[in-house]
Amino acid sequence: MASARAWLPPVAAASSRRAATGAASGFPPKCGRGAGALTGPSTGDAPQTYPARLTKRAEFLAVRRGDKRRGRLFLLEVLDRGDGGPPRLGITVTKKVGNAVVRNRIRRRLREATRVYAARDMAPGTDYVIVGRRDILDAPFAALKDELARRFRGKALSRTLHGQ
RNA sequence: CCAGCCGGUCGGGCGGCCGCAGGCGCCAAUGCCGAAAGGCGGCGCUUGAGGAAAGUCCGGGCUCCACGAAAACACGGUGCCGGGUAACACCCGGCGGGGGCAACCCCAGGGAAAGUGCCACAGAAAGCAAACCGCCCCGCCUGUAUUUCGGUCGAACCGACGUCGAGGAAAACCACAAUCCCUGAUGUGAUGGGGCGGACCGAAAUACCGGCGGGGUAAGGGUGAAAGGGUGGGGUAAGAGCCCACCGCGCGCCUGGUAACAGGGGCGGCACGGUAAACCCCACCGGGAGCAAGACCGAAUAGGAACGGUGCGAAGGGCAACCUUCGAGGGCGGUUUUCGGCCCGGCCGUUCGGGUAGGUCGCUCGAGGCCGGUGGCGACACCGGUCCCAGAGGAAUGGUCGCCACGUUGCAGCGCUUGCCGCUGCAGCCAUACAGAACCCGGCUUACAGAUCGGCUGGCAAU
Repeated sequence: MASARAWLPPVAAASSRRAATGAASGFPPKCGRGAGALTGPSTGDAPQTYPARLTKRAEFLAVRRGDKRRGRLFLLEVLDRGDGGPPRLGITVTKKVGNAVVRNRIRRRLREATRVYAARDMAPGTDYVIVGRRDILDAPFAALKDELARRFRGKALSRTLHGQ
């Protein structure tokens, strides 16, 4: 049963590679900090799946052209790729927020909240970039996951409901 | 027990649920993604951040580049001595200086008689030595005091500065500047002499104040971070290395030490201010860049080369040729023309090389950890045994919940040595500080809640 599902994630990885352009001439020296987890196989329940990651600088820059949904804890940028493939996620925490320990912790909480609770609310064919803020450090985990799920649904809320 | 110094270790624990990355084994598959390089599963076991992983300040390994395995200049660094080390700006042991009662701590600690520069403010003067106040001597002037000597001390004339005193008178005073002695008649105080006291004048001497001039000084004052050795004594008009002792300094000698240096005695008589984290001089060291190093694989597109096929000198480009020119131009030849000699040149296919995106490697066994022994005061070295201990890559090592420990705050109770005390219970907070490997080592520096171990010093108490 598990082996049958094994082929799905590589599709996502391939699509991300195709989206890469030559614009990424180098690493951003200071500010740009993308983060993400690794592609993993689905184990049955949707909440335990972490989406495909954005890794290239060009991909992050592309999402910046999309919609921006400002939240209390973070800024969410959304771009519809239009290909209907799996959703992808990138996380950015700038150096202005804090030192490496603080940035790591913010990134990990965001990733875990997405993996466990909010990934099901992401729309297919869409790239998301979360720009984390320092408040995430002290925010209750429940509040974080609710905020995340609400922002993911965003405009697509009605469509999701309609589908159900 | 209190106060302190030095060194070391640790820096939350247990559990539930859900996850991530590496390694090994087994299973699955011969698939899927990609043009290729290459990448992509499941299960089990196992491993998975630090003392600073930080700052990126030194020293190396490693890699590439340059080169004559060179030297010099420049530039940069280091700077007491000896040792350790792969090396160092690190470490250890000493020396010197400074601080502390002590344990111990701190020091950018070569050269200032090679040269140049600087020394603000203040101060008379900041490097040539001089002299503001002061001190001393001499001369002159003025004044004061004292002593001595001489003279003078009102009222026609003569005498008289005053005093020369307690019975009366007179006079005078309401207080003394002096207020005593001798003589002893015309005898209770005459006379004379002395003493005492005052004012003034003059002279001299001495001392002192002040002024002016000349000279001698650098002890003292004052300014300063620093004032031309320090302290004491002698000496002197006052002073001064002027002389002496000790200390300091300089020179050379002896002794100890591998050396830095220490000790001793001798000579010199002070000449030589500070600053080298000012330039500088001396000695020694250093080629440059860094894992985004570098190696390999390697598209699409564009461009390059070779070969083959096709096509053919069209567009276009390059070169050469007479005169002149900055250039435009002219000449010559040919001529229907927007012309000219030579070379390259289009399209298709195959192959090759460079190389971008991308991918893989580099990538963790190492000047390695632990234990023991030997040598050494020690840093450390050597020997033996044993272990394998993160390798990610826009970056894993986690998220969340519960309990506990620790801490802290408040309340209540108890205890006494009544205190910023200890213990117990309950409740709240925090549930930890600093901080996240990025090629790897050795250091340095900086940050850090708290816990804990060992050694040492000073004090108090007890034995």
